[in-house]
Amino acid sequence: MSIEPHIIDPKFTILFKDTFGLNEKEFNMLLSCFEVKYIRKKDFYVKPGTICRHKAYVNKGCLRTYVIDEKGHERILFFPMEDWWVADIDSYYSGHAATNYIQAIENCELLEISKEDFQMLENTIPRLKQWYIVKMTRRATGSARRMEELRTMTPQERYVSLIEKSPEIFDRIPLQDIASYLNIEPQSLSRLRRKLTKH
Amino acid sequence: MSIEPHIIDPKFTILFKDTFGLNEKEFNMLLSCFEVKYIRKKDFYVKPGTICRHKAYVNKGCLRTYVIDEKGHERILFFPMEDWWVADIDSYYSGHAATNYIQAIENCELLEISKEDFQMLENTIPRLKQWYIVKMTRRATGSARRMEELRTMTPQERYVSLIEKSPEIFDRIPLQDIASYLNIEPQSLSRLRRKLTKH
DNA sequence: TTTTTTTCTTAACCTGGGTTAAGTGATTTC
DNA sequence: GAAATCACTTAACCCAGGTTAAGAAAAAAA
Repeated sequence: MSIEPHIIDPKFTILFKDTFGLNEKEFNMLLSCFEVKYIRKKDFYVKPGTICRHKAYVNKGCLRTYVIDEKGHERILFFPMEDWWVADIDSYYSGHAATNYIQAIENCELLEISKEDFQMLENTIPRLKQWYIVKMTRRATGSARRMEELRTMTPQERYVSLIEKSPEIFDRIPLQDIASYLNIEPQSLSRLRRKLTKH
Repeated sequence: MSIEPHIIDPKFTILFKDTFGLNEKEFNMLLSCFEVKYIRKKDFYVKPGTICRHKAYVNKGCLRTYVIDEKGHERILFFPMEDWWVADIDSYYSGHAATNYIQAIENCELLEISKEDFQMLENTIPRLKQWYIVKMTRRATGSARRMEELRTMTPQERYVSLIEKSPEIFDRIPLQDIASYLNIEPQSLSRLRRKLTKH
């Protein structure tokens, strides 16, 4: 199975031409900063030990970001999808080795950019910077809320809350990964779902 | 039962005269900034709604700091004892109403000082400032570690860890308060203790 | 297709800790 | 010193989720 199309998915073009209002020349300059990377399902974009000198815009597909905890269990942190940025944030900013795995759940089209180029673009296109900051701020508050939920809510409550807030996740992410994200065993998630559907 | 002695406990004098090396004049200046407060067992030093414009050095006794959570349960945050500083930190720095209860578990001798006087002292005695910062830093990392333990460890593990790290707590603090601190029901703590003693 | 692998579900069993209720000492209080 | 309150323990019961094991269904590979 080949996953390389000849042109990148139009989402990226639409975002920058229509939404941000870049003209052809500006858009080409922008595009030239990115390298298109196709990541096949189950392959990794980032693995622990490497150093992230780039980040990537998810133009198509979805992934899972996870760490291995002290007891050797995978713990899924989030499911990056279209319009997210992916990188091991710690490594990207500190220059230390990455600790996260970032693995494709679907075949993905990523648009990768180096730190330097991104910084340059931010300065050239102020609106990009603003957009990026808002995005990251939302992500941070989302993560904090989720940590709080893991601390205070029961598995069942977390499942119900996820269905209510992010039903789209259930369309694309395998249940076993959702279970890990909710910090439940897959069997328990199955049982929960049955219990809750036959109300 | 009267709890007012005529002189404050020598701990305070020893700390500042011997440890910090203040002479008689300096010590008297220092002492004049503090007001001695005797808090009787079960009475409160701070209650929610008030605004903390002072903090207090615990010269003798021990207390419990707690909040009431969404479900109406007491949640004990820590047990201030000799050589701690107590205040609703949030209220002290923000000027907003306190949210914590700070209640005496034993009859306490507190040395209270206003924000202004404390600031003045910090500037006059650099070593005091240094000492205070180290103390607060340790407290903060301790709190973070505890939050982490509440998130990741089982009740039994938390109990064992507390015995190992702070056995002195068990000499002074009622078990029901320790249970609350560990986020366990008192009955469950009892059961745990029995299970663990008859190895 | 058929086969193999992956994902999801079901069932039986177990365990830790919450809940309820009662009992036993200790301390206070009067 | 009797009565009341407080601190702690014990016991019985319950239930959510983990664990183990097996099966069913779906997807991928051949």
